[in-house]
Amino acid sequence: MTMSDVPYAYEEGETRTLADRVFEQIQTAIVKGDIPPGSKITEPGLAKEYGISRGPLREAIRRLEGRRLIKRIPHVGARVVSLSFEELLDIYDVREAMEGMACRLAARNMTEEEIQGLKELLQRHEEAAELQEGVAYYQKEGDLDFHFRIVLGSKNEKLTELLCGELYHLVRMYRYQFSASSSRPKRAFEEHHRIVDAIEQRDEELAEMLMRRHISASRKNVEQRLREYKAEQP
Amino acid sequence: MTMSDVPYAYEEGETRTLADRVFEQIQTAIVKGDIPPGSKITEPGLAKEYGISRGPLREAIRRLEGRRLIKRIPHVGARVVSLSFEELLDIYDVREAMEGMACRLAARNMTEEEIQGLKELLQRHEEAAELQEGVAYYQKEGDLDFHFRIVLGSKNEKLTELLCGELYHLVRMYRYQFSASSSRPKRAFEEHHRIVDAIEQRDEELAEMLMRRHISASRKNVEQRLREYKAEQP
DNA sequence: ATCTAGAAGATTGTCGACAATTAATAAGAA
DNA sequence: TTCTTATTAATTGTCGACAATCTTCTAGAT
Repeated sequence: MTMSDVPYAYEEGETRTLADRVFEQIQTAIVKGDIPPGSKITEPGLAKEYGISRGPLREAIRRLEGRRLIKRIPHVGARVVSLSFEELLDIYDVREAMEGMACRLAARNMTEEEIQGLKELLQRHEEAAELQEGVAYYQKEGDLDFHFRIVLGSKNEKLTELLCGELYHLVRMYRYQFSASSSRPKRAFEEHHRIVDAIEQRDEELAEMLMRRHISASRKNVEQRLREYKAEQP
Repeated sequence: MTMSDVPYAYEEGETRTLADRVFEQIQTAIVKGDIPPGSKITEPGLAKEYGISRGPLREAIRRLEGRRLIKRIPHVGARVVSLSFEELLDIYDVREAMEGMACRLAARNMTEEEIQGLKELLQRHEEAAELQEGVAYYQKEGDLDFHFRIVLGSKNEKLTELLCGELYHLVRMYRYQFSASSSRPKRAFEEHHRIVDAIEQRDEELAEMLMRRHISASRKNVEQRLREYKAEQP
C-alpha cells in the first residue's frame, strides 16, 4: 500500500456518493497540477466536465475549501490556491512539530510488525537508490510514504487526521508543482534509518529529536534553494 | 477582543452568504451543546429551523464535516460527534506539539505591543481570580484566549489555521459539554506567567519547553480525573 | 414468542430553473 | 485616446421537485 493510492482513510463497503467521488477527483487534479494553481474554478465548467449537476459539485467545492486547496470569495468564485514560499516554510515548521510528536508516539505505540514493515520499506528504497532507478519515486512519494507510516504508527487519530488529511496534500501539491525532490537523498535516507532505529529501541525522546532534525534539515535545504532562486531572479 | 467573538479570521466587508452564516450558527450551536453530541442531523429539520432550503444547508454540513464536528454516512445521515476521552487525550498531545512550536515562534516573532497585551491579559486574569469572580471566565474562555494570542503571535498562518480553525472548536466543545474547567487554576496561572516571561526574553527554547510542560500538565490532570471517574463508574 | 419478508414512510442524493450579484462589453463624453 | 457609464452576459446563490436509498412498521411463517 502506498499513500497515494488511497485518499487517506477509507472504510470499505461504503456507498460513495457523486459529491464524494468528484471531491476526490478534483483534489487529485489539483494536487497533480492538472488544474493549475491560481486558476479559476467555474461551476458550470467543472460540472459539465465531470458530467454532474452543480449541486454535488458545490458540496465538493466546500470541502476542498475546508482543506484549503481552493480559496472562495462569495459571489465571485473560487480559485485554486497557489503556494507561496513563505507558506511552504510555514508548513515545514508545522510538520516539524507534529511529526516530531508523531515519531515520539510511534516509538511508544508501533507494533513490531509495523516496525518490520518500515525497515522493509527502507530496504526497498536502498535497493532502488543503488540501482539508480526509481530515484524520483523515492524522492517524491517514497519519502512521504515513510513519514505516512510513522504518523499512522502514532495511533493518534487527531494527529493522523490533521497531517494526512490537511497537510500532506499541500506537500504533495508543492512537489508536483515544482518537480521538487530532495537534493540530499543520501543524507535523508541515512536519517530515515536512524529514526527507525530509535523507534525500534523505543527511545521516544531520541525518536522525536531525530525526526525534528530531519524535517528541520529539509526546511533549511528548501530555504537555501529559495535564496538562490531569489538571487537569480530579483 | 476575545476569541469567541469571531469564528477565527474574518475579513470585513465581505458579503456573506446564507450557507456561510448557517455554517457558523450550527457550529456555535454544536460547540455550546445546543445541538447535543451524538444527535442526528436531519436536513429537513435544520432547514426549517433556520428558514433556508436544503441546498445551502448541505454545503454547511459538508464544511462541518470537514472540521470534524459532525460525522456523515452516505445515504444515512449525519450525527454530531461525541468526544471520547481517548480523543480528548489525543488532542492534548497534538496541542502540546503544535502550541509548543507556536510558543517558540511567538518568542521569535511577537511584537512588543503584542507581548504587552499578553501581560495585560494576565493581569486581568489575576484581578478576576483575586476577586474570586469570573473564575469560570478565566478557566474557560480566558485560558483559551491566552493560548489563542500566542498562536496568533507565531505569525505562522498554517499553524494558526489548524489550531484555531480545527482544534480549538473541539476543545471548547469539550469544555462546554463537561462544564470542565481547570482544577488547577492557580498553578496554571503561574505557568502562563512564566511562559510570557520567556517570550519577553525571546528565549525560544525555554518558551517552547514551558508551553509543552503546561499542556502536558493539563493532560495529566484530565487523565487523572478520568481515572477517578472510571473507578467510580465501571 | 421470535424471526423473516415485504410495504410504507421518511430521509438523503441529484437535478434543473430562477433570482441576485458580479464581470465584461459597448457606447458616449472629456 | 482614455475614462466613465450603461447595458449585456456570465456566474454564483437559492429554491423546490423528483429519484434513490435507508429505516421503520406490519404481517406472516416457523
